[in-house]
Amino acid sequence: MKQRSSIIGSVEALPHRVASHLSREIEGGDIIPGARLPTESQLADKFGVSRNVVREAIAQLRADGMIEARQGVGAFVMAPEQRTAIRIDREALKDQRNMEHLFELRSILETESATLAAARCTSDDLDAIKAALDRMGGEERWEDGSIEADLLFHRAIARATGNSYIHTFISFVCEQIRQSIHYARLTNPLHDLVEVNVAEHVRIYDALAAHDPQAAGEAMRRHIDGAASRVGVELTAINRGK
Amino acid sequence: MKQRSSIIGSVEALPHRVASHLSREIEGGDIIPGARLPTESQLADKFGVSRNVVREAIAQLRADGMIEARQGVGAFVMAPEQRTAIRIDREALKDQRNMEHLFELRSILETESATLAAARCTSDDLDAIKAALDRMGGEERWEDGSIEADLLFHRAIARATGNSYIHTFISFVCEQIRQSIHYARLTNPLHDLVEVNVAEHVRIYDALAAHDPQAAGEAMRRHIDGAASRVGVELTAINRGK
DNA sequence: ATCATACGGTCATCCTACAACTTCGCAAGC
DNA sequence: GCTTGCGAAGTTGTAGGATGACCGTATGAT
Repeated sequence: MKQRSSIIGSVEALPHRVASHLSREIEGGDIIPGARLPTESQLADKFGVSRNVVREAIAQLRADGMIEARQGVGAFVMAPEQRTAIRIDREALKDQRNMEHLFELRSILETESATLAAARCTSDDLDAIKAALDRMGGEERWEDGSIEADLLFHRAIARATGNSYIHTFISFVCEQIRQSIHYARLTNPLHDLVEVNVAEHVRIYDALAAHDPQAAGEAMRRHIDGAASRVGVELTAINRGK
Repeated sequence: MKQRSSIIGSVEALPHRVASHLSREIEGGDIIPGARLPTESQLADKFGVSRNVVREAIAQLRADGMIEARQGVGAFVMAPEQRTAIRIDREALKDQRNMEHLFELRSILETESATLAAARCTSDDLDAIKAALDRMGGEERWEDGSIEADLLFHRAIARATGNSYIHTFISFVCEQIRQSIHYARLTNPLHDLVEVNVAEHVRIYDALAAHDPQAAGEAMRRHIDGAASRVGVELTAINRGK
């Protein structure tokens, strides 16, 4: 295979690189919605790859509803409103302000999740939540698995709402935050803060077990605020205005 | 080109059909997380398509974090928790119960969105919200564009929170609901209900303009409840337990 | 037993060719 | 003049084969 000169340098696979490049061009407004993309051949030439690679890249963007391809005509970029998928740019989360916004969203979702769960959870749900809590405060307290248990705890609560979309959205947001924190090497909190963390979880569980929606919501909100501040993010107290 | 016999019948493009088929197999648990998929060649034979088509399908699933391909080894399905994208199955929304859940999620997001917006919105934000409101109650009241204006209204509020993730999530959820309703031919509400709809929007706007977070949240929550019932979805009143 | 190497399997990329489809222009017919 | 039909050109969709890169394992020499 002859060596081709690519205008983009990275370690990622070629199709992903092309997709990211196109995605950034679209997000950045270089190509306005409704406009036609260059032909596949032109893109292949431009990026120094084969048409196959371009097609795989476009397949990804098409799956997100970012562009639409019409046979015999061309590929067109769609309005950002009608995307069929949500994807969060990991790079953007390096910005502290974005991280703050993500935590704010999480606070909203999780607070209401706890509220609903308190009203609806079954004893099976409570068992699952308790199991995660035990793993967190038990022998795995200082292990790496404790953050896994943390995730399990929150997802078990979300599942207890009986609403699969809430579960999906919360899982997604939590996972994004987890990976960002892991990436930022902030994965080793001080030990005394771990104790605080566990205590907060216990309070949430108690409220859920007591089927007290308001207390559960309150405890969860305080927990998310605390978790945020523990990684250096301060949430404005405006939300949940009451 | 010789005619190939495909085991899946539809009008969609081949890669999308293959991707959907694999996706369903994974979601349905036919292939457990961690397991390896058949090789690209095997899949190509199984579906009666070329390897290129299979690769495009896999490219889509890979972009969602649903499967991970390792060169020289194979493609593996990932745990559903660590998806890098949220995608909502349009088919599943035909189920009234799922629709109810989606509305519940929307209620949570939008109520808090209005609360935050009331506290943070600038005069520019208010202008944008007002513009959408005028389009809704104005000459386009009976037109098809009124639902577009409706969306604009809600997205303008979400934007006024200053939190891009809230804006993204709300846009996404609203768009899913809109398309589902449109698909279900429920797009022609009774005229007197339209009047109610406009009145609810006005109340929201007034609360925002008065910078009253609590009133804005309340008005929004009632509006979403009303909008849900207007399309035949009843939300349980448990949420926002107070 | 240990280590280096060869080998087969698999994904990654490239290439070419053709099919299906759309658009546009042009010419024949009304 | 206007419509209609048709064909050329361009674009995406699909097929199929070839080669490179990479991994895991078996083989064989030390």
